[in-house]
Amino acid sequence: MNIADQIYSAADSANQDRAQAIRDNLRDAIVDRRLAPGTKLSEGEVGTLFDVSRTVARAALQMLSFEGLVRTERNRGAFVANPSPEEARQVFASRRLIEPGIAIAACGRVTAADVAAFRAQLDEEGRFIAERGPTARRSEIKASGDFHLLLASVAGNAILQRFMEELVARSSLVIALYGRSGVSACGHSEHTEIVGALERSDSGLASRLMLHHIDHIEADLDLRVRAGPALREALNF
Amino acid sequence: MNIADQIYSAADSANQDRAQAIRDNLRDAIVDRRLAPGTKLSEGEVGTLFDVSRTVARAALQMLSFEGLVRTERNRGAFVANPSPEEARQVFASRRLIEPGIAIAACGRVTAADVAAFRAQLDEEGRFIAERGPTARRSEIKASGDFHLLLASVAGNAILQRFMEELVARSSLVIALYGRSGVSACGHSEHTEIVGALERSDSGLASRLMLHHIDHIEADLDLRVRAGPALREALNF
DNA sequence: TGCACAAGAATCGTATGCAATCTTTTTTAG
DNA sequence: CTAAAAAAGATTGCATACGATTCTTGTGCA
Repeated sequence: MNIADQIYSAADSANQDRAQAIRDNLRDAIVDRRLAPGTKLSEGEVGTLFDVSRTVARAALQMLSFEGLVRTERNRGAFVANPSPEEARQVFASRRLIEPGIAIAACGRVTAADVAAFRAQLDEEGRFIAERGPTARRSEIKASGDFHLLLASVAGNAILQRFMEELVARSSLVIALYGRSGVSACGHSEHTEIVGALERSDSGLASRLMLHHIDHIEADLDLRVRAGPALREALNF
Repeated sequence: MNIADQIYSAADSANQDRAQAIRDNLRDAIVDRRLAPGTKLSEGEVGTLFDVSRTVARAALQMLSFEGLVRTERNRGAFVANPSPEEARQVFASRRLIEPGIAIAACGRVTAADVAAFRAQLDEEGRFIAERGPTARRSEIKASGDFHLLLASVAGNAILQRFMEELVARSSLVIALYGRSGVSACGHSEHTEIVGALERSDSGLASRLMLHHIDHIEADLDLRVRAGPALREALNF
């Protein structure tokens, strides 16, 4: 199911739409924080950058705005989203509601191949944690999100999978914005525990571990409103 | 102030985005089953129908495709979605995961004004149930969905609210396709009970009632694969 | 009659142009 | 010198144009 999924989605993105490819590119850039929140994404600029017309660039930006990664204002353009603390709370409240259920569903469907994929994923996470520097930290956030996406794909519900894609992407943005420290090592060990529960098909444990894991991630955020960002926001920076 | 002015200002107030207005219109039509599943939605036709260019019509169709109400195939066009039984199951699995949590959240935030809104909503549902005929049945399905959307708005999480909008819309489609009978009266009484639980802020009860309610809705569906729809699907009808 | 195939029509994907709106800079009055 | 007004420049919203792809229909051949 994993390999088939990968092939399918690869063929899909190659074949289907250039707008989709651009969206994926931009999404990665936003999630990796190469594009800072608030950055203006002009249609023309995106178009020339990817060598397409404004029409296609616009479609890509529209998709991102649906996912909540980009905020569009009429006659003003598109900007990388700058989630408020309240939005951040809602993102995590949503995850608390959905992900334990996903963990339970995954327990009932996980295969040996899936477990192998999880192990590979965990290894990759570990590598990024061992490294130092901002680039490694970005990759680490991304890898951590990919773990949750992998779990969602194993759960076998396409709708929830799409919801999770959105929530994970927005979480990455929130963590990059409000993250306090590197609780990542802790997150990594929790991921490992969750895989262990999956392997033993202990759905109750997997669900509980997931809930705690999300709590820990959110607890590492500093969601107090700060003067700096608010001022910037007010000045349209 | 003449007629032309009124028309202009009306168009202006609906200004926000013409594509959005068209999307809402089409969504209502799909949810109400005025547009049958599988119906082709050509960009040109939609455009002339709403008196806009293909560009705008295309944007509206893209939005609907994100919501899963429309399926687009490259170089072939957009069609009203024809959810498979498997998709239907996933829709309800998602709702089982999300809506009990929404009911709990709503319990903690419901105001007197909200309760009044719920009562009005229940009254409207009752009216449609009392009536007979296909038009009333459509309105009834829509009103039933609106109850769940109202609950989601009371819960106060914008992200979950959007997820619910999508799930309710897709549910309406599924019910119209696979619905067996009029379990609606039962559904109505269950809605009433849920509002009662809300009023008493009994979150545990509200959550349990919601879960049973979703189970009942799904139990009324006939999700066996039938030759008819499969054939139609194969013939691209 | 039935089937393969090709010309034509319809539709989609994308680029580009123009008007409306927003932003920035320059000008001008106090 | 400051602040408001106006003009210039940039960017978006939308419509339209054109090549590419798919669907339809009619024709020839077995």
